[in-house]
Amino acid sequence: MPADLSPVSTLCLAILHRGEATGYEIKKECVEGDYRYFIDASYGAIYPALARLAAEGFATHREETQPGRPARKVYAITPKGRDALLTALSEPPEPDVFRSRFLLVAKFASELPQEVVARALAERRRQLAEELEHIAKFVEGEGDSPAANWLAAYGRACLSASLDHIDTNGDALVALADRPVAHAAE
Amino acid sequence: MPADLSPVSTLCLAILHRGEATGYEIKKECVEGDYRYFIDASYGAIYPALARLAAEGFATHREETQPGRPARKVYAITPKGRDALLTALSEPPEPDVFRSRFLLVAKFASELPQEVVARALAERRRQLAEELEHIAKFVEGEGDSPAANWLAAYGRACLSASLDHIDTNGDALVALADRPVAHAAE
DNA sequence: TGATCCATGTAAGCCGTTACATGATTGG
DNA sequence: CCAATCATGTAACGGCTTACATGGATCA
Repeated sequence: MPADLSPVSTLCLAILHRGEATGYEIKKECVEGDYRYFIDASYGAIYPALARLAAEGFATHREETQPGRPARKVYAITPKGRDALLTALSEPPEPDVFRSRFLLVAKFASELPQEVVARALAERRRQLAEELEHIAKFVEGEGDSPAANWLAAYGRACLSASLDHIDTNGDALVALADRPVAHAAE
Repeated sequence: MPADLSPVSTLCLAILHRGEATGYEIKKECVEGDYRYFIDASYGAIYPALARLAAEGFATHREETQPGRPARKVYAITPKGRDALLTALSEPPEPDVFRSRFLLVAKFASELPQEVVARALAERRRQLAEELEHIAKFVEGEGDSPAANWLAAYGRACLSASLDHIDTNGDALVALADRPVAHAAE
């Protein structure tokens, strides 16, 4: 009985699926790496999850001592873990979640000072550009797997549509904002 | 000192900003309504938040007894609450969050049975279509505020780009999947 | 020399979900 | 007649973040 996986465990197994990793590496991967669209876990979630996975036979670990550096625990997925991962992924997926502070600011554009709206827009723009660049770097780097390339193309399509719209219509949103009377306190 | 607002409180004030509401109505608004892109709060979060807002002078409430129905507590925002909301919205926004189970399934397309990939794709498609329809209904209904219309146009641009890509390239993703040997247990 | 990276882990505490309690009315 | 809607709240439980503890190496 796979005792079904928590989201963090699923993430760990997904990352381990493509190769060995330490907790530290997994954390980096899900903050900056290719896995940041799934869930965002902290050390306090990852280390216990890995320990649990190892205890239940979904992963093994090997200690790697290295001079002058803390010892690393390198985890590897087991066949049982691979099975559990694929089973978890085969379950009907929960809906995707998009939570946007930017949209809330946009909704209140006419009540907010222009500079606030402009800043939120610029920030959103920056974020989109950064994500697009991340994809570009990935594709350039190599063609990984066909599935990863599909993802990259999909991501590019969604992100660039969003960015284009902001570039074309951003000014119109700023124009809706309050004259700069400075509502804001700080 | 506004003692800055929790996300749930901010949501409540945002909804109250456009008119009076009860906790029950706020909950509906942030699950099905126009506010579902901000945060997704439950009763257990909303009722205490409203009580706190009232206690701190950000909102007032009036009891409304009605025959045969439970009494409603209708909340209204105060000038102080309006200030606190705008101040909160003026703070540098946190980055938008997109968390997708679908993308994880897509990433593992070549390891998963075709029907699983096809189902995830169909589900994602359905979700996008539903959100587009929601926007269409909103725009058709009336033109609300200019800012709301801007949001609708932006949402349409993002969602339809995503939907188009899935409609055009979805088959290619399914083609990457495992032959239907039925990995999955259930 | 001071920050940042590497590296693992624990403990406390917050925040929020889930489930429960209550109950009349309306619609299928 | 059963389910869902309207309507408010509380209590327990759980999971995750934050902060802490530790410490050498490297880089600016």
